[in-house]
This record gives sequence, C-alpha cells and structure tokens, in this order.
Amino acid sequence: MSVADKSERRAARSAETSSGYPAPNAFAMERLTTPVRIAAALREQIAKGALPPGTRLHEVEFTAAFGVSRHTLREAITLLVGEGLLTRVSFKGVEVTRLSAEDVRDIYAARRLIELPAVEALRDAPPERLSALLAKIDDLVALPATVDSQTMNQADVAVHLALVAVHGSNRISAAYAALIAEQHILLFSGYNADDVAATIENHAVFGSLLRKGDDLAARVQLERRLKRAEDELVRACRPLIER
Amino acid sequence: MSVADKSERRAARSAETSSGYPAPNAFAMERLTTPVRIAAALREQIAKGALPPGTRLHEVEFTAAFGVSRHTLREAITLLVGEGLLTRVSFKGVEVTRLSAEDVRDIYAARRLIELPAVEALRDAPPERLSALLAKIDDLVALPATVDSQTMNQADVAVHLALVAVHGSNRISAAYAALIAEQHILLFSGYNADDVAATIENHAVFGSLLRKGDDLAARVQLERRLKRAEDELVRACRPLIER
DNA sequence: GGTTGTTGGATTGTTGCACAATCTTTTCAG
DNA sequence: CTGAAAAGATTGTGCAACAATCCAACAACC
Repeated sequence: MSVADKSERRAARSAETSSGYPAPNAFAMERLTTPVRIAAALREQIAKGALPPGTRLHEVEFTAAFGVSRHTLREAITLLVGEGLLTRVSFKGVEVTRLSAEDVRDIYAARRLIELPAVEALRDAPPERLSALLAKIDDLVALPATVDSQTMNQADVAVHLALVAVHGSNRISAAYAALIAEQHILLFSGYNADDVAATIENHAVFGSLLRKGDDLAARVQLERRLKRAEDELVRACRPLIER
Repeated sequence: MSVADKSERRAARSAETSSGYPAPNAFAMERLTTPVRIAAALREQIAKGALPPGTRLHEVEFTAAFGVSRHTLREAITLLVGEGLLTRVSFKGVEVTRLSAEDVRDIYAARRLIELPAVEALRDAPPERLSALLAKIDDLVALPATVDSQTMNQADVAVHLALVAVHGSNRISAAYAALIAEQHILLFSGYNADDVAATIENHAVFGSLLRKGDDLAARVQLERRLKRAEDELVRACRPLIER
C-alpha cells in the first residue's frame, strides 16, 4: 500500500529519538502486533476501493474473515478510527468514513498549508532532500503511459511525501500521510488513461522547474495542480452522499 | 484539561459532515465510551505532570486503579499511543513518551508551519474568526498576575487554538491540538510568576497589533515568542534524557 | 572472574465466553 | 394507520485463561 503504516511511522520516529527503551537497533526487526497487521490489511482494502465509503463493518463477520478474536479486531478498528478512515458510533456500528465535499476541501486546505511552503523551504533545506524529491519525480516520469492506476498512485504519493519531507519534521510528515490516507478513501477509481499522461507531464514540468531553481513557478504549478485535484475529488464524492 | 479530547474532536467533525448516520442532533449528548473517558483521565494526568515522561504504566495496576477490565484499559492506552502521549513496546510495556530535544524542535517546526500562516490568513478569513481570537486574547490579558499556571496555560492554549482555527480546517485544528497535547508532556512545571506577567504583556501587544491590522508585526512577534518557548522547552527536557 | 546458556517468574498479547447496554425491527393493541 | 411494547440483533464491557515474550537470577564453562 502506498501510505506508510501509522504505527510504523510512530515506531520509526521513536527509534530516532530517545525512546528510553534500550537500543532499538537496526537488527531489531519490527514485531507487528496482530491489531496493527489487521489495521494495515483493512487500510489497504479501503485504499484500493474494496471497501467503499459507507460500508458497514460487522464485527462477528470480520472476526471470522480475519480469524481473530473480537477484542483484537476491535482494537484494529480503534486504530483506524483514530486515523479517520473508519467512523464509529456507539452501539450502532462502524463504517468506512464518508467524506463530504466539505471534508475534501478541509483536507486540501491542510495539504496546501503543508505542501506549498515545502517548495519554498527547499531553498534552505539540506540539498539531499531536494535530490531525494527529484529522484521520486524522475521515478514517476519514467513510468510508461500504460501503467496501472495503482502504481501511478503510489509514485504520486511518493513524490508528495518526499516534498513534505523537506520540512524536516516527522510530525508534519506523519500528519500529511494521514491526510493522504484519508483522501484515498475516495480514490477507488484512481487515475484513468488520460490522467496518467497528464500527471507524467505535470511532474516533468515540476521537476524541471525545481532543477532550474524557479521555486516560485514550481509553487504556482503545484498550487494549480492541487486545486484541480480538489475539484475532481469533490465531484467524485458527490454521488456518494445520498446513499 | 486544556486540550480538546481527540475522540470528541473526531465526533464533532463527523457530526458536521455527512456521517450517514441518522440525525446527530444537538440534543444527542455525546455518549462517551469507557476507554475514551479513561484516555481523557490519563491525558489529564499527563498534562498536569502527575505522570512524568518515562513513567511505566503497569496494566494490572491501572486496571485496578480505574476499576475496568484489562482490555478496556488497553484500548484507552491504544488511543493515547496513537496521539503520541504514550509509547508502547511489544511485550515490554507502555510508558509516558519521553520527548527528546529533537522532538521539541520537531513539534515547534510543525507549530510554526501552522500558526504563522494563520496570522496572514486573518486578512481573508471571516471577521468572526478574528473577533473570536481577540476575545480569547482579552480573556488571557484580563487574568490577574496572581493566576495559577494551570489556568494561565489553559488561556494560552485557547488563544492559540483560536488562532489556528482561522485556517478554517478541522483537520488542521485537530493536528495542532495533538501537537499541543504532546508538548504538554513537558509542561508539568508550567508558568512561573515571572512568566505570567511576561505572557500577559506579550498577548496584550499581540492583540493590539492585530487590532491595528499590522499582521506582519504580529507575525514577527509570534515567531519570536515561539522561538523563546521552544528554547525553554528544550532546556526543560534536557535533564529528563538520562533517566 | 567473566562470559555464556538455562530456567523460572513476571508482564504483555490474544482468545473465548458471558452478560449488560443499546439500537433496530417486528408485532400488536387501539 | 399510529404508536407503544416486545423480540432480536449488535455493540460495549468484564472475567478468566493461555500463549508469547521479556527479564533477572542462577548455574556451567572457559
């Protein structure tokens, strides 16, 4: 799945800070607890559209499907509720969060707040962050026009994560990743063939602007791209409202 | 406690969007589930310094203390781990997150990214957001110099939340509140008498600058204030590292 | 003496079942 | 047809048990 798992992110962060626990060295492989794995599976299902917005999650059904206890499943659900992917109402049930048009605009307001200053922050950031970003852009641009939407999506997300990483704040990156995951609730259809070409072209332009050091133009182009994506998502979530 | 409860925030958000569930009317009082209440209690304990960073949370002890089942407590812990207030290591235990100096800088990078543009956004925002912000500032300025640090802290947080609300994004506000809660792990000592006078003075200046419409000066003053607070917190967390 | 298994106790992760609290649907009286 | 009451279904919480893992003490070896 395209978006980093939240617990993994958390663990990665505490590993590089003083977590207090002895030596989380590189060989201490991450032991994933069962609820975390189930949450990851559900997250992937939601991201790929197998569980469209509004889908009810029946506890006993899903316990059978995953072969785990009800407690364990409930904990996995709690994780996803915290991320905003699921919505829980007491004694009524859990469903895949329905994003309203207002939610989409909310998400994009947050994305703009994080992404646009990231372009400007490139100037003062360590140069390896720029090269990391350019590498991700090149990866995307190198994709063939026949690529499937899933792969395209992952490459796109990788670019934006690299951009946000320019800020150099793990918490900003984590918050941003949460936004992306939430918006992916609506990305079931993904890119169609036309979008693939356009996206590649846009990223190529974006990359060349960054290489030229024309941050302002890059920022403007990114802003326009975000605006278009927002409008498209708003349109996409409209038909889901009256379910 | 000064920072809004995360689940409450989440619930409030879904209430104002198309949650799909019938009639979340104003009288449907929020039924708080047990883990949410326990998480709130723990959060408050952490914020007031009763549980300093590095404190181990022994499951059976705490189940007895709260009079709840072990699973219920574990779910409460999961909530707080998701917020970053607690750190869990498999089969070893849970402890109150130890914030390193790097963490503090990380938090303040995120705070700057959110707060500073909020000052500029005041120009285009609905006027009631400015008045709401000014009201919170006036509340703080009106506090007597003898006020206790707890109250002072709450008033301060209220100001900053009102400032961030200028963005008009629930997700931005939620992310910001999470940052504040996390930083409160270190705020056990709170403001001392000297700080109280300085804080009141600073906010008075900030308010008058905003009333004059001098956003730029207000932004500069806020930036300086954030920088000082960051340095102070870095100093405060130093002695906690080698525990 | 210092290092390396080994062992037992302590703590967490997970399960299963039970029951209470609440919502939803059906039934039935008027 | 309307509205209240009962039945059924689903979620919230508790209790007890076992499995997996960590930790500290101890024994064995060089």
